[in-house]
Amino acid sequence: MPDDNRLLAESLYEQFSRIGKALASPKRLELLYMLGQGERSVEALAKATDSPVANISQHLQVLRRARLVETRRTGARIWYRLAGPAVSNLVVSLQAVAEQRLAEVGQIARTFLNDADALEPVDREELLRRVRDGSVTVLDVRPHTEYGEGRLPRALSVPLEELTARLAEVPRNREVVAYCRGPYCVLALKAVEILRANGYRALRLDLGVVEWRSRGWQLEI
Amino acid sequence: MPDDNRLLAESLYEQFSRIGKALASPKRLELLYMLGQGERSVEALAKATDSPVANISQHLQVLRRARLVETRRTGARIWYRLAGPAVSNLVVSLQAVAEQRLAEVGQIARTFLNDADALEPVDREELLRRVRDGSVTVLDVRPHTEYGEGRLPRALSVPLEELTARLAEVPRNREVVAYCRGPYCVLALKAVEILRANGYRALRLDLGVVEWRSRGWQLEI
DNA sequence: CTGCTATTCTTTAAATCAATTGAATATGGA
DNA sequence: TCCATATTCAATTGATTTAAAGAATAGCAG
Repeated sequence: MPDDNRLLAESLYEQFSRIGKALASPKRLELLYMLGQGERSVEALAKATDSPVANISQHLQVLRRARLVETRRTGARIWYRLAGPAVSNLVVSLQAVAEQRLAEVGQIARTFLNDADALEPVDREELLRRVRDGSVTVLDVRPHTEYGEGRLPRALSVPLEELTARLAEVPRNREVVAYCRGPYCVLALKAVEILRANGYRALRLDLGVVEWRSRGWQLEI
Repeated sequence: MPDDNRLLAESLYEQFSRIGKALASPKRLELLYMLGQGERSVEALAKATDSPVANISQHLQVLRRARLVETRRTGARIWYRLAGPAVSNLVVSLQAVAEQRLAEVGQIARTFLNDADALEPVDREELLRRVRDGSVTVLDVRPHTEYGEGRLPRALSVPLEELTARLAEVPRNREVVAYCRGPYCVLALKAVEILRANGYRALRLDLGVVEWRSRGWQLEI
């Protein structure tokens, strides 16, 4: 019976490690994070990660064998999506542990985002409260297609490239909060620069739809 | 600048994957889960996993390089512990995804636990409610040492081996809920058998201190 | 049926990883 | 100091994983 328990543990952890192994590659983690934003084709994922299609297809097979993603076919194109919100949560909590435990992550963020408190802005929870109760103007600066797949409640869609031309649409009397794809996305940082240069009170929200959803909050559309 | 973003993403996911790689081995997942129950020495972990000490030591080094565990020395002995509750949560949510997505896990649980609904008893949330409000007798059937490291609130310590001899200490008029190390631990199953054979109304709670803590609930001592 | 596109499969070589063994280190006690 | 204990280190082996590149497949348009 002790041997029996050993066998149980070994079979079980063997299975659990299938999920772990799927999370063991940087490319696959990036794919999972992207899929957390919405369904994508193999080609789109390959372009976004700047990798050969065959390579991305391989990684997607690995994720599919671990049942972390599912597929849907339309014509010759195959669309990948996360197998459920639990998968997205798992990736977010892995990233959270990495941020918490690995000093290197903060170092990289500071280097690339040129922002001392890029990862932990002074009062994120307070900011989130105001985003949720609608007392600030929320700006989604991602491309229109991503906005269409899901966005923070009441967010306005003004992609970064259009921001300068469409400033008139952004009310001047209220504080503006810009967000994009997540804590490591630079679009919102640049949007805040532009807004401030034009006299707005503007802040960056350092999370995206993936993190929003993983807090258990609803997205719009 | 697009190249810059690529470099940012690659550096970041490289770091994130350090955590993923640490989770990619069955042995390491088992070690993490055990450490979620409390601090352990290398020797104790080696015995519990029925592996050579050197092998376990190696795995622990890997976990330490990923900053998932920390150490403390007392004399010649080195004690390992999880680096924080977030690590324990990560392991629990990985197991949750595995249970949810991999049919094999349920299959293994049914085979070894001889219990059709071992993994998802009919009304776990209701049972938890009663455990939390104290309207049932909660029995911790793990060894005394583990009880001493942390237990569910108001739990009585009656290790499985002592149960038959100490039945008199368990009130007959109230329903009894037994728990042990987690959903895949057989101690509580056997305790329930013994209790029922002796006329008790007894149920198994299919979670342990690790899962309890990861729900954000307090442990005793 | 033919060509075209999107994706997957197969094969290769390089890299990494796991388990094992024996040696090395550190601590505490005789 | 010497010995016993607990842990780590180093080197070896075999197995797995990776990226890459070309061949193969599936669906669609003509």
